[in-house]
Amino acid sequence: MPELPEVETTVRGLRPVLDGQRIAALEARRPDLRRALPADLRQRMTGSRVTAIRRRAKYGLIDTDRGDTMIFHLGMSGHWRIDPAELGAHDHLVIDTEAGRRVALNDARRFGSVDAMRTDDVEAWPAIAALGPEPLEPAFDAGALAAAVAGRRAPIKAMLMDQRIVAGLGNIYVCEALNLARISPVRVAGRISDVRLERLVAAVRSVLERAIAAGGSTLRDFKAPDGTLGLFPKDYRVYGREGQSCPCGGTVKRRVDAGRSTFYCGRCQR
DNA sequence: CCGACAACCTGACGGC
DNA sequence: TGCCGTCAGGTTGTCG
Repeated sequence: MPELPEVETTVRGLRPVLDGQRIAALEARRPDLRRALPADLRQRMTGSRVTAIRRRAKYGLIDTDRGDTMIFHLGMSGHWRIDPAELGAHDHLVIDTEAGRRVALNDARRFGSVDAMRTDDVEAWPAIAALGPEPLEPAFDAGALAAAVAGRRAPIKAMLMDQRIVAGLGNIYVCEALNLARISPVRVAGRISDVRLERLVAAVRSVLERAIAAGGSTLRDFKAPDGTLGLFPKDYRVYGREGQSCPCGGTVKRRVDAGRSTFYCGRCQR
């Protein structure tokens, strides 16, 4: 999926098209993605005016003036298409505005999701309520991270991938942040010094901020809504670069943890 | 609590 | 050209 920077790029791309606009029509072209779409989604959204488009972790939130919020998750392959010339097989949800614009949620693998609930209830929704702090906000600092991993023997990579510890990171940015912080992905989380956790927090922020500034990452599926390509992959230090050189001069290695590829440098990451 | 693994689904790619 | 195996940004549940 799209990790935090890609969702942020998506939200920013949707704003010029949807923000402040009245929804003239919403069509679900299939009843489900990862799970069933809300049966009353069309009825709840049609006729409403969009009042805000927000992001929480990897979730995108579309608020309306009727007090409803549509929540989307892009899964592994989801992205929004803006004013598509024609609809394709994987355009599963289509929204038309009164101003004549159209956005389509395209998700080939259908690992994404769409939910709807009262705006006031969003924070209490279990999937959102369980999330840890936003990594770009002040609440995510070395002290908070230390408290979250205290006593945990799991490897730090697993902890950073856990959305309850910190919300929004995925495989790419965890690998990148650990490399930037010079911390081994398999280091036992609860035994990392405060100084190194401080470095890790700074690395997470740095990686995410630079990725957002670049418009996110383009891999097989992700595109920003305006069709432009994220430019961040050219800045990858380790991700997808097995056998190539780390900025430190070492060689990038790959291992598999919990079924996911981990890219790291055995020389500078300890 | 931990981690390995499978499942959910399609598409891209490399090898033969 | 085509078939087959492998891999891919995530989440959730089971099992040991």
